[in-house]
Amino acid sequence: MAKSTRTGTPSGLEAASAPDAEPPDSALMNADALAGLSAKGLRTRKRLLEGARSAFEKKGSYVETRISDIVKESGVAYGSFYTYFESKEALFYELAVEVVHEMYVEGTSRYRGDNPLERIDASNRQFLDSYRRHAAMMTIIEQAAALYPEFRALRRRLRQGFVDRIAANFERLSSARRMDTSIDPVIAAHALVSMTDNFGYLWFVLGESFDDEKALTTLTQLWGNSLGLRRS
Amino acid sequence: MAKSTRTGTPSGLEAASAPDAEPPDSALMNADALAGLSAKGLRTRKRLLEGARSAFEKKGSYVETRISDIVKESGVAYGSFYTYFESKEALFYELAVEVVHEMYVEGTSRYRGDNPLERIDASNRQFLDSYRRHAAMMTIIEQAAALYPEFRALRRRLRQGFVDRIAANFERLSSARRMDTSIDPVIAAHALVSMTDNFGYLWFVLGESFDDEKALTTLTQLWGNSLGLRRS
Amino acid sequence: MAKSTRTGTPSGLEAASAPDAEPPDSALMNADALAGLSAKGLRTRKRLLEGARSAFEKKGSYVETRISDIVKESGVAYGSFYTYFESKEALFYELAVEVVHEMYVEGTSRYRGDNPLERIDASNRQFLDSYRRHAAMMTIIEQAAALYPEFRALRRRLRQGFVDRIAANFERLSSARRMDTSIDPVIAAHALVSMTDNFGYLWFVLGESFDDEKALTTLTQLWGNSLGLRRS
Amino acid sequence: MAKSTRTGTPSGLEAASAPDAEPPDSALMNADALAGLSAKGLRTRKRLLEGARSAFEKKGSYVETRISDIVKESGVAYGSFYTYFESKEALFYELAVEVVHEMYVEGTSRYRGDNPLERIDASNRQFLDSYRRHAAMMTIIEQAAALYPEFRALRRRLRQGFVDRIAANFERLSSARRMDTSIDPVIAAHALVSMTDNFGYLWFVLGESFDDEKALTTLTQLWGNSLGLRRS
DNA sequence: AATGAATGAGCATTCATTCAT
DNA sequence: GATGAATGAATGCTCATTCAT
Repeated sequence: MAKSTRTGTPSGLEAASAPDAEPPDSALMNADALAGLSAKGLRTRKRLLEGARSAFEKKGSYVETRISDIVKESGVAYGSFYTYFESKEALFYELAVEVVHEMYVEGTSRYRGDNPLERIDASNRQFLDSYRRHAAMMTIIEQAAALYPEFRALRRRLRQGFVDRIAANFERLSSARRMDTSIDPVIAAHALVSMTDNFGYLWFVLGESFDDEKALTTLTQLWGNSLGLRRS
Repeated sequence: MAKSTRTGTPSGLEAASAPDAEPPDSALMNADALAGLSAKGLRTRKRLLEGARSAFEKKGSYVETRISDIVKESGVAYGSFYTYFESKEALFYELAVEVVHEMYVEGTSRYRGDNPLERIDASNRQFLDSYRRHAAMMTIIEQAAALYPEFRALRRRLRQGFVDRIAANFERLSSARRMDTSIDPVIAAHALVSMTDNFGYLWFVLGESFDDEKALTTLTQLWGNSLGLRRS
Repeated sequence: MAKSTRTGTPSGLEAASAPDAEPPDSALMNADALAGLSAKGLRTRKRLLEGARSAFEKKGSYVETRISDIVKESGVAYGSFYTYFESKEALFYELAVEVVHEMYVEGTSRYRGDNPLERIDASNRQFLDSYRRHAAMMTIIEQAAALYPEFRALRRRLRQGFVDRIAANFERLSSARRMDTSIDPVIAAHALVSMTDNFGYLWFVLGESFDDEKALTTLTQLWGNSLGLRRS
Repeated sequence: MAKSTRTGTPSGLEAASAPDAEPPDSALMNADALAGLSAKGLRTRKRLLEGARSAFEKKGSYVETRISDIVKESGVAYGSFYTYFESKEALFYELAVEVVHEMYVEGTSRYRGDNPLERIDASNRQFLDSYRRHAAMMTIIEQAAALYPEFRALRRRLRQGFVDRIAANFERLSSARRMDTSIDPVIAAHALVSMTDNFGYLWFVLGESFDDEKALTTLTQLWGNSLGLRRS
């Protein structure tokens, strides 16, 4: 289903589990790249990342955004691009990791109660709200993912973050007989992540229009019902 | 989530409803293009379509498949491509419509009983089986959809075919009090189509591995539970 | 000035001289090509010539008129073109010779009196009238002439027809002391042919607008004055 | 005859009138294009213009001169062409304007006396001498003009520069009764410009051979006679 | 003779990447 | 480090000409 799930991902039930147990990727990855840069260099690098983001969003397309668009938007010289990044792909990867990390963090429920349905509702709201706000970049990320294996991997990694967290919760619920025990927690986590993620893609990237409240309520219902959640 | 849902789409419950009520697009669309072609011309055109399909699948990428790859694979001259198609896009559109139509037809349950859960199970099996068989082309279609509006539209159209059919069934079940009446049939149809479609994408395009039987069983459970299906 | 003079050509004073003393080129040239053609073949060939003429005039450009335009306009098959002509150039050459011959003939004064000024006036009128009627083809002929040496040669040959005729008349007038004897008849013939020819080009191809009568009158005055014509 | 007049143009009598009253086009036109170019950029741009000129002259044809010929001749990379020019047409337009401007300037009589015939003689000499020197480029310009409307416009504009100047002089002479007052000054200017311009085309582009002195003398005679110039 | 499909050389243009200043 | 000009490989598309039927 959806390029969306593919990349960022859905909702929660992360519960008490360490909220960011597996901070997929994170901004750390470029620690090397940053080492040894002067203050000026760091600033230029940042301008490029910001300029690129805005260039990508303006064009709305990974392939159609040229290096020239990026440097123009950043206000730096053409050649400077290659001082900081190996290629458009390298820069975009960094950008994508950042977005995807934000989405992961924002998609982590801050709900602290014990009602699984409320937790699901909170998670879905947070995830879809995050999706809405990142729709422009998600469009591009989906494009890159469709195009290049490394972005496909990034997307799966991120998705896996959600799936793991959710599967862990499902297992807990299942052990505690608070949900239908005949359901495979891992597969269910995958399937429900697919649902929410792709629904976000449909809604915010493809532009299908839904009533906010009704959509959220329905998703929560579907999650809850499908798991056969029990009060206690 | 997934580019997949975007294009082809998911499962059924099409029930008694005319199985191909809305044959989205269909292969007819190129009736014009075919008119007035000699037998020889038709053959060459077909060779190009077949050669293109195999070229796309070999390269595994829409953009990276060049016209030169297509004609080489087809065994025709470069110029012949343009005798039959205006552009790579035009040819691929035809190919995509074909695949997408097959998936729609194959995703239409042939189940004729009255048990909704059995119907869902049959539909999902058929759809995912179809997805598996068309995985190579779906990969390319998703790519094209991520990149170009017209393919995005094609994908949405097709997805809509499934959604409409399923939503109609949900409405029927709801009226008959055979499912949870508090669920919005249209949104639920979208969400569950997202689930199955994106799950197929994850499974057959991204290559996540699942146990066949367990995956299908789980999906059926999730659909059934989520709707609160009642025996009668 | 003018592409026009370059091709067809100007006015007269051809006087008593054989009106078509040097039928430059003439349609004879393709006698060979015509030999051995069946009646049907002749008809197809003719359709091609006529279709080509109309295709060229429609497009208004030698280069932009494709073989495909010609055969479409002629209602014959693509391949038939090459049954009758070696190339677009070959066909157009024949067409150009035809037009140029018509212009030569039409530019030959039918005036039979003894008044040189009246003869000049008649010639210029006839030539420019002919130019006006053939403007569309002349535009194309000029293009071809600018492009290819053989058309340049054709044009010069035709022009030479006029020049020779006119120079002969100038020599006669000069010997008879009926014009300024200090003027070189050949150079003057060239120069005045240039004037009328290029004026026609300016008027009918470039589209400069002139009052008909005033333009003709002025040209006649200029010719007459420039030669220093004397009544008798 | 006359693609020539069409573009650059002929002779004079510009007399006391501001010699460059209407510097048609002028080299200024590309001020914009030049703005913001580094010294290095300017050099490369110039190399391209010069290389193009020599490439055009070598090939002797606008259409048959390829971008690749131009860059080879210029000693720059293929891609550099597009750094400075949008297309072959754009570059050539600049070149053509330059040539045409030079011809206009060089065709402006530097004669300062009061004898109209001497002025005409000086003008024609200068114009034809200029034509001879620019013959190679004029050949190409005529070709471009025959083929493309924008070059046709350029040519007419330039021609108009001469016509206007000459017509103004004719009007002055006419008012002063120093020429045949029954002659329309504007039409006569057009016609005589046609004569000289097309004669230049015939002579230097088509390659008709004339005795220098005799040709010039004859043209001057024809101009003078045709206008019925009077001593004072 | 007629037909129209097949052929492929030819060319303009783009754009990521390199490199001299 | 910054700059932006230089580079040239890569590729889509056109269209005159050939050829099998």
